[in-house]
Amino acid sequence: MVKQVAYRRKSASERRQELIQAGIRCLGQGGMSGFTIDEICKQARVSRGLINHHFQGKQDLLLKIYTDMTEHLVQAPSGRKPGEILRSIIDSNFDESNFNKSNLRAWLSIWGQVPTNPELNSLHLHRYRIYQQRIENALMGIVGRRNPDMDTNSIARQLIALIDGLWLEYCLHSEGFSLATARADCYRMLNVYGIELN
Amino acid sequence: MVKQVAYRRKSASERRQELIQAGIRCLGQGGMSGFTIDEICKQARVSRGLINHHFQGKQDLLLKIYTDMTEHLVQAPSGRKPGEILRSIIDSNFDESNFNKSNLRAWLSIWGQVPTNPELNSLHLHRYRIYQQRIENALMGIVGRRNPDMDTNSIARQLIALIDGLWLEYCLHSEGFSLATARADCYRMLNVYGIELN
DNA sequence: TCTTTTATTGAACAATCGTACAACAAGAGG
DNA sequence: CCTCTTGTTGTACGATTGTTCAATAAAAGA
Repeated sequence: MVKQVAYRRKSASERRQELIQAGIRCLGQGGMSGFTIDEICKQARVSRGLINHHFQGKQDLLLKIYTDMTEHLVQAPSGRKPGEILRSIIDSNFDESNFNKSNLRAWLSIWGQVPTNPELNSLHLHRYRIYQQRIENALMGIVGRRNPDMDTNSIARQLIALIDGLWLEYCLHSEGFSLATARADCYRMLNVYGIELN
Repeated sequence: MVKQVAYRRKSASERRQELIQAGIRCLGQGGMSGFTIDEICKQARVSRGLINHHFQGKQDLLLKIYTDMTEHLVQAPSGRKPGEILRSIIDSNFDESNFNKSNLRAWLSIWGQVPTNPELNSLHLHRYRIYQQRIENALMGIVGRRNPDMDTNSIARQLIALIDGLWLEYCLHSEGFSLATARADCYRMLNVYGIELN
């Protein structure tokens, strides 16, 4: 008689990652209503009690999911020319791994929680400031001395709005969308202000 | 001894409107998690059973809320010049009654439901097509014969993305936002394509 | 005043939620 | 082979969910 193994143990970090991924999958499939202890554990092929062993609770898991998703989204481009940085930011927003329905749906669900979830809100504000700063710095690096009067803050805000708006539109009605056209829309918007991305 | 009146009766249509408004308020305050039978009835100062008397259920109420919000948003401008129509669409998106945090929050909550709620989804697709058509028609009316090669479909999509993106940004971090700058962003985007809004 | 209509109430219900916790066992170290 | 750590299970629990439905009473009509 062979010894039956009821379950396989995994290291804490590995299991935590699996739970995070399962949680993201739930958000992408069923929105915040599908983000349930039962559903997450079912996706992770794990028993109900495990989340509260590896995390402080459901809320804690959501926060960890948020940080994981942001890290996946923005891998800091280092030591390149401002134009390339700006282009890489736009491109990473519209590559297949980020710009897909499941991922956008997960983001949409999280955004819906930001206004009423204080911890998530402060986390989000922090990320947004870094994101906005990085874009604005790149913009200043491009137009720089040549056009010091340009309102880079306003342009950055507008670019972010366009990106998120395209995400939203694609998430709600994907007809006639493509990664290429979305990217092109962003490039064109910047060209209007005389910003070259070479 | 004066006869005590336990509650006041109202006409079906009046009460339904009150419940719809209460529901919108709940969405604006607590998102979809705050959209609860108990909470809605509490806001409407009404007992728990009443929603299922005036509506077919919670889902039905949500659909009625959606149609009510869209009617509030787009009152069709009739028989004017295309430029004025386009301007009025933009302006109504950024007037105080529509562009406030509670309303944007309610929209964000609804958007989060669209992908998994089939009935809501078809309702939303229908509204979107009308919305997109109206914008595209106005665009064609402006550029018309003068520039028949212009991709009005693409421009309409881009304008909608910018509007919704600005809504989203304002909802999640309202710092540095104003109705005037948001409007100006939209005007400028159209100017780029040589579209005048006089 | 009496009758009729129906808007409204509130309790009851099963289902599902997140969390707590005691019991179990996998796997490493001796 | 035994011990110890701790990853994992599964039940139990109270709270909350949406819906149903019989009972009540407000208000109009006769």
